[in-house]
Amino acid sequence: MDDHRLFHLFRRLDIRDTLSADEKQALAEAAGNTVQYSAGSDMSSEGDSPDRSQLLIGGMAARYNRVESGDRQITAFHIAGDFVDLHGFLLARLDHGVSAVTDVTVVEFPHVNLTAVTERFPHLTRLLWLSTLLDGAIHRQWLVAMGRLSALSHMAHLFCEHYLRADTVALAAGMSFPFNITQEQLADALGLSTVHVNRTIQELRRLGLISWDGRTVTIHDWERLQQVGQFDPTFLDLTRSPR
Amino acid sequence: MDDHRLFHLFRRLDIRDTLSADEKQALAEAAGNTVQYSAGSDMSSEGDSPDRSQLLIGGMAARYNRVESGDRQITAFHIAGDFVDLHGFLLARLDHGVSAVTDVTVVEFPHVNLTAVTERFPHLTRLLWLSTLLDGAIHRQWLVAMGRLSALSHMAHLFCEHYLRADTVALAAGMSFPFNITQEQLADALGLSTVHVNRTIQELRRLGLISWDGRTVTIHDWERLQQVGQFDPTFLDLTRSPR
DNA sequence: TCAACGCCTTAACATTTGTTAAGGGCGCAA
DNA sequence: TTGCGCCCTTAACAAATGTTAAGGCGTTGA
Repeated sequence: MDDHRLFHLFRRLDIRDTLSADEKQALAEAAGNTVQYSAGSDMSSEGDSPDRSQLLIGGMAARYNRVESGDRQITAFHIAGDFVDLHGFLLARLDHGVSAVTDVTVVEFPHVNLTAVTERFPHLTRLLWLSTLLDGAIHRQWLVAMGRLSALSHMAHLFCEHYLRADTVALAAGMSFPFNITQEQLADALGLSTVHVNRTIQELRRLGLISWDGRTVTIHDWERLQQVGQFDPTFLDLTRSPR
Repeated sequence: MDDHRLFHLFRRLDIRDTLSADEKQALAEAAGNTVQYSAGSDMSSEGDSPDRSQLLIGGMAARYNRVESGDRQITAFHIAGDFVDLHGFLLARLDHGVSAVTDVTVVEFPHVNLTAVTERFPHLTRLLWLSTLLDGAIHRQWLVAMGRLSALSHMAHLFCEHYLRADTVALAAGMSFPFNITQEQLADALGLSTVHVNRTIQELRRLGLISWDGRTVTIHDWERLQQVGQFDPTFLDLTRSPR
C-alpha cells in the first residue's frame, strides 16, 4: 500500500537508514485516521494517557509546559514527518501539552497497532526508537544553548536547526523555510521574554544573517549564522547507516 | 543466570513493568565486561561512534557539551541502573562527552548483543526504549526549569528529581541521597555560574529545605522543597503498567 | 469603510545573574 | 606534621535579560 500521508515520515527515516517495502507497508497499515486541528488548539493536554500517537503531516506543532507564574516553556517544535508524541506510546502519562501552532494535520497511530509493529518488525522498531532518540538529541542541544549561549547565539542555533530539519523533509525552498509562529511563541521556546526576542531578532537582521516576515525565514549567510549559533549538525544524525 | 551487576537496572525497570525471567536472562547474557573509571576521567568523548553502551552500576556520571567559551553544559546526571549512552546504540555519533563525576563502575553492552535482544525480545526492547524515553522526559523538565524557573526553583527541582531517582534504585537512605559533586559541576548542570550556585545553595539552607556537605544531600522539608521547585513527579513515570 | 484586535516595536527602568577577586577551611600527600 | 591545593564563601561591581508601558501597523470582521 502506498500511503501518501507518510511521505515526510518515510523521507525522514530514509535519510538515516533503508526502509524495506514490507516495513513501509507495515507502517501504512498501522496508520489510522487523519485529523485536523486549527491554529491555537490543543492536540493533547498534560496528564493525558493517550491510546494513540500523532504523526504530523502538515503545519507546525509545539510541546509545552506551563509553570505557576503562567509562563510557558516550549520544549519542542514539530513539522511534517515528526511524531509529536511517539514517546506517549510507552510513557504512561504525557508530562506536557501539545499545541497546534498553525493549522495542523495529523495521522493517528493507535498504540495497539504500534505494539503489533514492534512484535513483528524489529528493525522498523529500532527506527521508531531512533525517531524518539532524535527528539532527545535536540532536547540536549536546546539545553546547551539555553544554559550556555547568549540569546543571540541561541536564536541563531534554533534557526540553523530548523532549516536543516525542514530541508530533510523537502519543506525548505532554497535558503528559506516556513516558520509561521509569533515572537511570543519563539520566546516561549528560547526561555526569553518577548521583548528580548524582539531585540535579538533585530540584531540578527541588522547583522544580515536572516530575514523573517512572520511566516518564512530566509537565511542570508548560512556560514555566519552557524558560527554565531555555534551550530554543529552532528546531533541531527543526518547520515545513512544501518541501525 | 543471575547477574548481580544488573540489580539496579532490574529494579528501575521492575518499577515500571514486569520483566520475565527470560528477559532478565537475555539482558544478563547481553552484558559484557565490567570497567572502572576514576573520578574526573572521560567515559566517552564527543564524536565517538561507540560499538557498545555503558550501564552504570556504581558512582555518578554526567553527559556534557562544551561551548566555544570553554564553558560546559551538563545535560544529564546518571546513577546506578542508568545507561549513560544507550542512545548511542542507534545514533551514529555521540553528540556529547560522558565524564565520571565520582569513581565509576560500568557494565558494557556490545551493540551487536543489543541488536540481538531487539530481534528476539520485543517487550524487552520496548523497556529499553522506555529507558531512553525517561532520559528525554528528564531533559524536557530541565528545559522547563532552565527556561522558566528562578535559580532557586531550578535547584530545588533538581534535588527533588535526584531524591526520587536515587530512591527508585535503593540508593536513598531516609531523606538523604549521595550527591558527591562539586558546586562547579552543579553550576554546569543548572546553567549558572559557580558564584550564583553558591548563593542559591545558601538560600536553600537558610530556608531549612536541605543540607549538603558535598557528599550527601539531606532533604529537611520534602513538601516545601517540591513547592519551591514546582516539582511534579509525573515525568519520572514511576507507575507500573504494561508497556 | 471603519473599528477592533493581535502582533510587532521601542523606550525606560528593574532585576537577576555573571564576573572578578580575595580569603578561608579542609583534606591529602610528602 | 606541615604545606599545598582544591573548593567553598563572600563582596563589589558589571552585564544580560526581564518588566511595564505605550504607540503603530496590518488584517479581519461587522
